Amino acid sequence: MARESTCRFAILGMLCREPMNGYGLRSAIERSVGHFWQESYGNLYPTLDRMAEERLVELDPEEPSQGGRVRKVYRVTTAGRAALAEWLRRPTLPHVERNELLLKLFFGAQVGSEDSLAHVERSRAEAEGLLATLRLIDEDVRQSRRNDPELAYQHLSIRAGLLGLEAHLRWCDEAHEALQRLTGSTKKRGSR
Amino acid sequence: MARESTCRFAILGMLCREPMNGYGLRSAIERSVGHFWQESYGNLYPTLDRMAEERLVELDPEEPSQGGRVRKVYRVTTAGRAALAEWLRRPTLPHVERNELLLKLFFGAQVGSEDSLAHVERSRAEAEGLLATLRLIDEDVRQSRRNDPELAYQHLSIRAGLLGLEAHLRWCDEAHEALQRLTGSTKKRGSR
DNA sequence: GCCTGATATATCAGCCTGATATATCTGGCC
DNA sequence: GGCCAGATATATCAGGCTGATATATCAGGC
Repeated sequence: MARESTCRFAILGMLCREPMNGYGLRSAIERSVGHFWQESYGNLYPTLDRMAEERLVELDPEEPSQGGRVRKVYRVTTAGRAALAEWLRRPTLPHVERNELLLKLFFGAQVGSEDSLAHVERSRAEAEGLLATLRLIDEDVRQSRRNDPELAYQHLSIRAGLLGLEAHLRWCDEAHEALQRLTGSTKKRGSR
Repeated sequence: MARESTCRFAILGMLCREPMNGYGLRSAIERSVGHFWQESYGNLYPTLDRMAEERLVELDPEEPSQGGRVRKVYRVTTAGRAALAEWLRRPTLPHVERNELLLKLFFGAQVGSEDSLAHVERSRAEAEGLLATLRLIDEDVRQSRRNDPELAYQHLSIRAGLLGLEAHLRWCDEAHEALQRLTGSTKKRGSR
């Protein structure tokens, strides 16, 4: 059996907050959980179709497609809520994330420390950017749902992101230093 | 255009160290970069076939399939080395990793703090296990390639893993505390 | 009336995972 | 010698998912 589509549950979780169309789902996911979860249209639209067949979601009759514009607003059904609750209680399967940066550094000796240094510098800059984005998301979540008891739950993921990024920045500095030391000693021995 | 198969380059990097068969590649990847990169047989074997067609790797004539046993040992070609070097220099595309644990916690209010607490506790235990595995990998890399200049490069990924896991453990403790405070206040208000 | 950028849905090639199937080899045990 | 368990070895497939591409509508500025 192949692994179960997690996209289903991201959709159900978002639709539990308010009915939305595919495009809106993408934006809502990007805005609220974008720092650790993303969905592409190529995944969302077929998944929504399947979920409608399975009666986990249904088209909102309040929002008919007006004029020439096709607009399919979905809302979650009782079965959908039950499926989400079941998934939320189920333990996650452990999964090793693929880290392309680390793979390039692992084989870095093949091309030399200058290229590895460049990778680390780019990664550091990217992490600084993500940190800024995360603070925006934090702001957004706090503002839009100020008195919501869900806020504490949502804040957990933001803290995870902040702690993770801080650790990554520290690693970047450490790695940068190590690679520079390596460049120095290689140069002393006459190699480029 | 779909994204490029990164599996190719994991294979090339490993084969640059020594010729191997598909099964050996899986073990070598698991042992050396397993904490941030994994490959399944279902990906490795077809990719090796394609790479042989593209002349990035070739069957090692030194290792004929002996007896009834099929054994295909691959080695990297000059074109393969060039392709690896080109990839190693190319910047990585930024990519948001999917974090199922955070997604479950984000929607955690739907089922209550007990289930979220259980997720955090399981994740903490898993992280402790990974930390132990990482120390074994560290040991393995240090021992098997003691005088190798590649060691410094390989150590970078281990440090990344250690710093990341430490940050994750700290987050687990923080999240656990926050969720317990939440359970307490919910109980005071009479709800389970 | 035109253009730009946001809104909106749909589809596809190709990568990748986890599962399944199949067969051989090695070493321990009786 | 014969048997078994576990490691070695290759192959295939359904189904999830990404990134690209195509297409069309709507809102606002000029």
